[in-house]
Amino acid sequence: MKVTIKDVAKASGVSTTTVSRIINNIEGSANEETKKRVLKTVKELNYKPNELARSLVTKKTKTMALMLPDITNPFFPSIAKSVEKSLNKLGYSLILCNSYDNKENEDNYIRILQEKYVDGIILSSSHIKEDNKLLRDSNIPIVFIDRKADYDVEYGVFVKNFEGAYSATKYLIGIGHKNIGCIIGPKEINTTKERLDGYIKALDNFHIRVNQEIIKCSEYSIEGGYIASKELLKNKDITAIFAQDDLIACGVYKAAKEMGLKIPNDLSVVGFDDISIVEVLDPPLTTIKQHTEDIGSIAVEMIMNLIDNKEVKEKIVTIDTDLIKRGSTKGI
Amino acid sequence: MKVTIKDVAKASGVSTTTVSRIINNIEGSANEETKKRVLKTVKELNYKPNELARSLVTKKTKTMALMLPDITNPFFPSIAKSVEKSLNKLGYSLILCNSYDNKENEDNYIRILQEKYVDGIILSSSHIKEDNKLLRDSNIPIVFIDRKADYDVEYGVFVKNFEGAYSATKYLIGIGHKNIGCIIGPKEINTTKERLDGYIKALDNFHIRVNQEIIKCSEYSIEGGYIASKELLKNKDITAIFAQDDLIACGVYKAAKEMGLKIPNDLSVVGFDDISIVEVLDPPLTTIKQHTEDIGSIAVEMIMNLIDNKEVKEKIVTIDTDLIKRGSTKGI
DNA sequence: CTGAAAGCGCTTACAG
DNA sequence: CTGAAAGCGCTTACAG
Repeated sequence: MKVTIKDVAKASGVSTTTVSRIINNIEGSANEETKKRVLKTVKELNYKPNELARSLVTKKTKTMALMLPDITNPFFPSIAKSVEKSLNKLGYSLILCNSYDNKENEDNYIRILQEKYVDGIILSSSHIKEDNKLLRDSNIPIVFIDRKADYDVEYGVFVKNFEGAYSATKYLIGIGHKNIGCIIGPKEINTTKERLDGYIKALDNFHIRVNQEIIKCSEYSIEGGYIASKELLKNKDITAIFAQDDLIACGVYKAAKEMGLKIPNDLSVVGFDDISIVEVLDPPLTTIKQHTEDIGSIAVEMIMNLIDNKEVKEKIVTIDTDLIKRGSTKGI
Repeated sequence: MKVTIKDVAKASGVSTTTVSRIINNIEGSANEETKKRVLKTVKELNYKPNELARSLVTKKTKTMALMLPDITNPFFPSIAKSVEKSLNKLGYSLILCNSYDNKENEDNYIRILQEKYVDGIILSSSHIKEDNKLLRDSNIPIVFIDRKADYDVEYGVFVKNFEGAYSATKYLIGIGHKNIGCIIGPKEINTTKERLDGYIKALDNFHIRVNQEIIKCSEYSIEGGYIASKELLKNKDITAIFAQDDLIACGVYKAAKEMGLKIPNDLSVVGFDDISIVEVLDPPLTTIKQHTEDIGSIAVEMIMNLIDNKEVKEKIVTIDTDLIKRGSTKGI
């Protein structure tokens, strides 16, 4: 049988109230002697408090949810890692939810998370709005990361997608490229739009005509990038491609190889994310690095403040990116 | 305020007992009319049962834990995905735990998971033994996947590491290689040992002397593979390398490039795992594919049977691998 | 078919 | 410093 607080109380000759106070480290709640005695029997009986019972009265579960589009996209595990690390220090557990960018899955998860009384949700979603009916009456603190619905989110940690894309494009222009193709992700995702805007703005600023025909819509995947590239590269004028994420860039590599185009001699490529593997591509990929570690840790800090009803000074944090120059880009 | 079962009961003029039975779909428990009425008020009040309270009495939390060495190694996200998918169908949530292959972290997590009364733990660990004191008195069902401590595990889903490594090595021998280097992972991990054994057995079977000097110990990471390769490739006789996982193989690519060795002309490489990205390496990596989807779904099936006290016909499942031939290997 | 009551294992005013 | 009692929100024998 499981040993409960009653067993500990009986065995040490005190009330459960006292045991509770001692194991919860409420100061000045017991004299040293009883404290010692109780702690000793706790150990002897190998007592572990039932968190379910505890949560039922305290309304805190020390459990956080992280909802991501797909843990299989290498960009997200590094965020998950960072979130989990920060949470761990605080004694929190992490419930992982893959939404596959599907509104139904997301709504379903939100409902479950409410029923399980998670203390907060860290969310990367293009669908869920903060005035979401489900969310509204739940009162669960939410912090958005990376993606958000087209909406004024209250708390979030995002990335300077516009600036990142701008600097990628500017860099390509700077080394002489004029016909720069762009492979974008799904249009309903805000990061797609922001990165596209950055690309367009850079072209504009340097007086290069924006050619809609060399902007291809795709998905954030190798296969998506591959298919879009095959199409895009029929246009022989293109000397460079800005891929909106590294997986798409991988698809560009695959297509280029198949079509006998050498990177960077025949084609320059810039990605976005800097997932660890792109360094080992041949040539190594020039890309826009995202600081995933910061995204995770800041999001956790923010949501903890919300949970504790502390003031959040910066409600929206937007994190810088870095242009990492590697071998996939070359001047002309 | 949160609406509780009492509110629903009052509003529909029945007892909480009846409401409970209706929302739990206990058949023959209420006549159609009251059922309809109660369900209607449930909807009207937007009542959501408190799973904490429910779990406290039923001793089931509908929560499963998945403990992995590191979600950042691309092999694991695909397992996590598969586990989460199977769990989702059953209404279960997933707590993700990264152990970083560290015994202390693992023990710490086990304690927390017990306190949170997870229904089961799916575990990839080289440290935790089933006679673990913590585990023993917890009675939480455990299913091991992928890795296990050097110990006779009772329930687990593993991979034919020996056979996979054997077929990789045999393939290299078959196309003419004799000096086949091997870069292994940490020695305390069982998969490392099994794959090493497969490699050695293949050499033996084809009467090739096993040369300890061309077996390098490393880590399952790009950097690890890179460092080991730099060392290993000082030996100019080596014409092929069996890398014990794809990340190590990536490290081999990096080192080979730096040293001016062309793959596959100067050096053949075989990996292990078949993470999605290796297809886009140049040349695409020949590797031993693991069926991660099966690992996850079978593990979930097994642990659900344990939870439901059903019989598990096959307590240890060992999953086949496939040799995927791509461009990184060439005959001599 | 339905309900009153006990109980799951804790915490927390309240009182002393 | 310590304890009796109520309560968190459910489910489940038991009884009718």
